[in-house]
Amino acid sequence: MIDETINSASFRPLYDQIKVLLTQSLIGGEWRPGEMIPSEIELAARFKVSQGTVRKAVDALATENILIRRQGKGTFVATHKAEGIKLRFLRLTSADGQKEVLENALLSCKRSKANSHFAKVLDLKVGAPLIEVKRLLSFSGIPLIYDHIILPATPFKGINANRVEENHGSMYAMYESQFGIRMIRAEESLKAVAAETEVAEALGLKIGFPLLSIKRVAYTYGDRPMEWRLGLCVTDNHHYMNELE
Amino acid sequence: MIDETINSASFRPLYDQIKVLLTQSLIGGEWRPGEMIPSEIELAARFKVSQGTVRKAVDALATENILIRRQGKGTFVATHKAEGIKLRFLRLTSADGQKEVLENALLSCKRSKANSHFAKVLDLKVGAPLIEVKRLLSFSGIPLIYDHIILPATPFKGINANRVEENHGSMYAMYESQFGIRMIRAEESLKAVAAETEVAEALGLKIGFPLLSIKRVAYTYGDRPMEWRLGLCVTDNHHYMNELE
DNA sequence: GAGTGGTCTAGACCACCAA
DNA sequence: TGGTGGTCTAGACCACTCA
Repeated sequence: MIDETINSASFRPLYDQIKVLLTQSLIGGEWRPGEMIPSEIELAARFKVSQGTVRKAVDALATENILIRRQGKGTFVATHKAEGIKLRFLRLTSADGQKEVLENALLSCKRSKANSHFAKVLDLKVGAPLIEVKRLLSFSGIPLIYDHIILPATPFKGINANRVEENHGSMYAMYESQFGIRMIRAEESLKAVAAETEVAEALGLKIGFPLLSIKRVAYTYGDRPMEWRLGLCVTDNHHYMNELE
Repeated sequence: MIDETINSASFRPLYDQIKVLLTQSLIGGEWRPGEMIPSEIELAARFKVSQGTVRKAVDALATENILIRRQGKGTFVATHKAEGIKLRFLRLTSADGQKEVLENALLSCKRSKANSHFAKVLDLKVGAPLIEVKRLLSFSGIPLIYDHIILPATPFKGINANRVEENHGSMYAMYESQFGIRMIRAEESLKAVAAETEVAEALGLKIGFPLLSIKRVAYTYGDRPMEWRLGLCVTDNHHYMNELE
């Protein structure tokens, strides 16, 4: 009789293994953002499983917003470039729900080195090179967010002030088109804080004005952290929307 | 030949119809919170569809946290009473990630009538009777949240200060056991605000101290709004966690 | 061992889209 | 009209729980 212990301990559904294979193809760049991946039937043949099993793997990636299904057309690699989903991670909306024009003003862009805290957060060694960006985001001409962004310099080799300034507010679309790095999820930690001198001046507020502090770590394929960000937001006419399920 | 136009216009997947039927049984109280629902095979026989179709409907309700599947045991109606998921909608955690003891101190509990704003938010008529509760939540002995809760009086008939005070912090477990009203989702809107007199006193802060304002509307089966809530939170040692996908 | 949910298959048919 | 994803079925077998 066959010893099933090992089999049982290492049991992993087929569709889960297929999901890993698909993710590897995405990491490897076999299918780039916006492109169509092979049909379910082709994938089933390639991996030698039934269409239903491929379907379940693709479904999982689709609910994670990594793939996008379009009936009658095909399945596509999600992208931040697409219209309509540009500011996917920006949850701040105006109190009256109006559409707003976003402007992006670069304050600074310089190199630095990772201390132990950022080394841990971004999964780097202490002393690894970093890029530090500070910018001001304005909604309809009024400055509302003071952003402090920290990136690992190696994967973003060649980034500079021009590239940051050129994009129209969405850093993630730029990461994707310029560096092939696609962010798939993020963790945020929110607090209320009092505005300090530098930030108060940039936003045109008095010192001590209450700001919504949004600390974020964004992850790319394979749950690798690729960006740390602190946004300080004026919320007298805006709010952060969230749905709990 | 049969005219398929009507069929096509009103097309709705079978599993979606099954999902509606299951939801109606939940609303009707056929299966109460914590109870086990019939097995997939039984449901398939009852609705005259295949097991796979029932499975898809149950899967959908399970991802919405309305049902809970337990392999080898059965499928159960989700409940706020269960250990471990008590404070499902409370996203506030301490900076160091420690477990904390929650205390609930009632400040006031009185009747009022809906103005146009609350009538709209809670889907009531202007002038409909309301219950207004104010309370203070303390974590490990330190007051951290000033809550203002508004409920429609009719479905919560008989609610009073005792019932609010008896529960141990989770209003939702109390709504469920005392009134059979189970909240399944909520929408939140976050801002940073300055503490005003009444709140500052209750929380032991100076006026103007930055607080995280969390406005929430909670919904029961069928997306019916059943609670409005405003929480004002001290966040110097705590933060609101959120995941973006 | 009986019962439950979980996986996997093979195949039929439907809805949607583009050429 | 052909290709894509979407639905539905029927049946086999696996993993988990509990008496």
